[in-house]
Amino acid sequence: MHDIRPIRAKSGTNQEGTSAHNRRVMIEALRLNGALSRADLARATQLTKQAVSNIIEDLEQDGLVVALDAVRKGRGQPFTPYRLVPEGAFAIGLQIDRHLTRVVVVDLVGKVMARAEANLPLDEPSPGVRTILGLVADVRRELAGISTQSERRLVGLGVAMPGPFGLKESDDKWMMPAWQQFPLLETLAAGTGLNVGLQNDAAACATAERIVGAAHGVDHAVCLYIGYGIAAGLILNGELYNGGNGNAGEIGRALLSPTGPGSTPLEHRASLASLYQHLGLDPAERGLYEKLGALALAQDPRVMAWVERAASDLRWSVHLIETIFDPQTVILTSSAPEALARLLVQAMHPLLPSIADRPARRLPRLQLGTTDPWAIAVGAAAEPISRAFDPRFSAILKAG
Amino acid sequence: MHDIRPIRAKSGTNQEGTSAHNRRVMIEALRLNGALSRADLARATQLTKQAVSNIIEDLEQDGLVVALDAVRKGRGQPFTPYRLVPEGAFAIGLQIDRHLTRVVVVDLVGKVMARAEANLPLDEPSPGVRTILGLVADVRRELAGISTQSERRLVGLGVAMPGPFGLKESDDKWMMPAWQQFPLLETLAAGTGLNVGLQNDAAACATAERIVGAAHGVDHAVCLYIGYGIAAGLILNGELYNGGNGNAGEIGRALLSPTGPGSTPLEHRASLASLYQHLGLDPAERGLYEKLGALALAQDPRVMAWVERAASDLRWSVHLIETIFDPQTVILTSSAPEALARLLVQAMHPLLPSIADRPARRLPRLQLGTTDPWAIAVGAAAEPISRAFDPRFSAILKAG
DNA sequence: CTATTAAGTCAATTCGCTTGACTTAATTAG
DNA sequence: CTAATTAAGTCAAGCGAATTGACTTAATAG
Repeated sequence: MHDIRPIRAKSGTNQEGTSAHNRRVMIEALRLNGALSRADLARATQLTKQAVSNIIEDLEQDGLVVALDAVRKGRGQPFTPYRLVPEGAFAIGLQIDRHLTRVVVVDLVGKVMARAEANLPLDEPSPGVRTILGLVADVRRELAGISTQSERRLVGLGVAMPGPFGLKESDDKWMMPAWQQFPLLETLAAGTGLNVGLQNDAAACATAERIVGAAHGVDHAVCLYIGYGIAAGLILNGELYNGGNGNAGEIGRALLSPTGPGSTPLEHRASLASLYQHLGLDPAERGLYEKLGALALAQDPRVMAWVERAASDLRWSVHLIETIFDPQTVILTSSAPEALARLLVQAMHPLLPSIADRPARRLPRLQLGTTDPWAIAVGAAAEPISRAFDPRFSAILKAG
Repeated sequence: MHDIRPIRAKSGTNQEGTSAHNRRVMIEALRLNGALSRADLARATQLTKQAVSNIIEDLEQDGLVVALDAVRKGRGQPFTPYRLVPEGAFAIGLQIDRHLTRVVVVDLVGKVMARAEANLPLDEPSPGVRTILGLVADVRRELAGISTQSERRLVGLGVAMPGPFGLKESDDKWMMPAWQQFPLLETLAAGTGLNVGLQNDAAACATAERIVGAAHGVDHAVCLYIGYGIAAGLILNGELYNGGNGNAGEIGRALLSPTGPGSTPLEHRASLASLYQHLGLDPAERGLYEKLGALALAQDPRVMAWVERAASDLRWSVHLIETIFDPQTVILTSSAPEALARLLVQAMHPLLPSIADRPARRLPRLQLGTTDPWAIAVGAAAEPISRAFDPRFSAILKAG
């Protein structure tokens, strides 16, 4: 033994893993179905009534579920439904974008309890992190005013920022190279005392859609996010997929045609960055969001021209995504004003034919997800909640 | 309760699940690392020595592992390595292609124990199935001559055929519409008495690469398969990904550019079908494989012209795959002769820039996988083996 | 030759799910 | 109105698989 190369093996499990999994399964079942009786839970999870009873008792003691009034329905003893207690857990979500940062606290069911935002200097992490830690402290204080146990129930801090991560150094400020180099997670962990996790903004969007949006309870969905860049958040087999290096879904960097290295990446043509350029706007400009919203509502011809061209590329992206992933649905989300996102979705129809064109579809091929600018921060916050409470393979295994 | 809509919930688990998982973890560890001592297994899986001892004893009784001679190495008591017993399990793999069918038996470690092939009439499942059942019976008989316990140790029958599945009816014979309609799995299950599973040919290729090829022990790999059509087999998080409807990876149907419904699917330009057309060959022709191999070795100019054009499209496919999946490596496999596949891989270099271009890569971005024409059948056979013996989330849960 | 190191076993324990009988409380049939 | 039926939920004993900690075995280092 004791070769130089480590032994490759998955971790084993034991009764703790079993129990942890079953707890998570209960929580997920209550999340997806609303209040359920113990008997219902037993049937749905294939556990015995007794096992369910014990677990529910545990969860109740931990303040994660609560009994509702008994319900009479048909023969037999009335049943007591249990539901999740929203304030049973909280998480903080942090969005770091080029010129601004947003922080939210969400509860166990994904509701926003507190929020704060501030401007950031472009690509200067040191002052940026000071600002961020200030906002985090603010929302924590605010939360403490709402729930006395808030600190004990904080499960983590999720960070979302534009990817991809870990590539060669860049000198494009808009790629935030200094942030990429900065030891962000360590600094935040030290500054907040919380567990910190990172995902890219599209993944955060997908996580948000999964916990409170169009992907709730859908196991195979792709969330196409159109922000300053373009990326896709991938929900595969009911879990977010990150790829080998955390950069899965960076579809904005896909070249649009096979014809050589000269062809354009998608995000040069269909992202909001391209729109700003097309309109000659400064992305850092105040009131940009409102201005874009107004232009979209007025169907401004220059905006419409961009929409047409972008929609053509995005239509093709959806085609690719469907062809490659075979998802149940594709969700378009954006940091643009809803009016603009609607125009895009409209202009994307009719969609290109693909294998998603099946006889027995249940969900629409393409739907508009949230355009709430806070969605990314919410998704960032949802990640630690999901990590702590959703059933997943890794939660069963021992250790990390 | 008893709403019409069923309750959505994952299944719970118990000690059986724990035990099943731990067994699988042991088997995988031995598969990936070769022979290991109990102590090594305990360290690698984070289980206690005692737990490992019990499980190994079990596996030994089941004939799945066997002790080797004790090894002295440094201080302490010599250790006894255990290794997998190849003949501990068998599975049958079936490839159904347009004009032919292949059947193989593989053992627990993926070695081929018996094989048989026959011609099939194009898209006529009824006589086809008779042929297939005959071949299956043949290889079973052959296997019985090798291993006395073979029948008891057969874990299933895996089927691979060209996808996609379940779309609208087609009248293109080459899409095998009659096979698509035919109740294949039920017929085969009834005719063989085995568990039957289905995957598309690219997925089978990926499964083969995973069990015995370039993807052995790699958790994120995409296997680009170039056959009569083109598709990708996706290994994500160490498991084959099938998508919402079993059609993930059908990249051959991807349109090559955003410019409208008129543009060509990848597989019209880069598949072997396109090569046959380019050369004016009949795909059903005898000796086609050898002829192609000879042409490739001779660097025939017409072949080279096709290679150039196909490589341009495939280069871009690799770029897309890397951008979208962020895999550790991309493996090119093909049913074409190895010489031709080599030409393709050569012509695909240099690859397009992508996020896979990272400072600290360990695996090549693109590598040539197997070009053994039997690989698909082997992959088909590997699927039941994997289902029965590899650690996976679903194996922990109760029921199906 | 002794101390040390490491593999592996033994026997008791623990923990969480299961089993099967039982209690409670409603509806429905007569 | 009563008895039968149905279903939720509890009780207590049982069981199975991993854990624990002491112990045995067998090698090397000094």
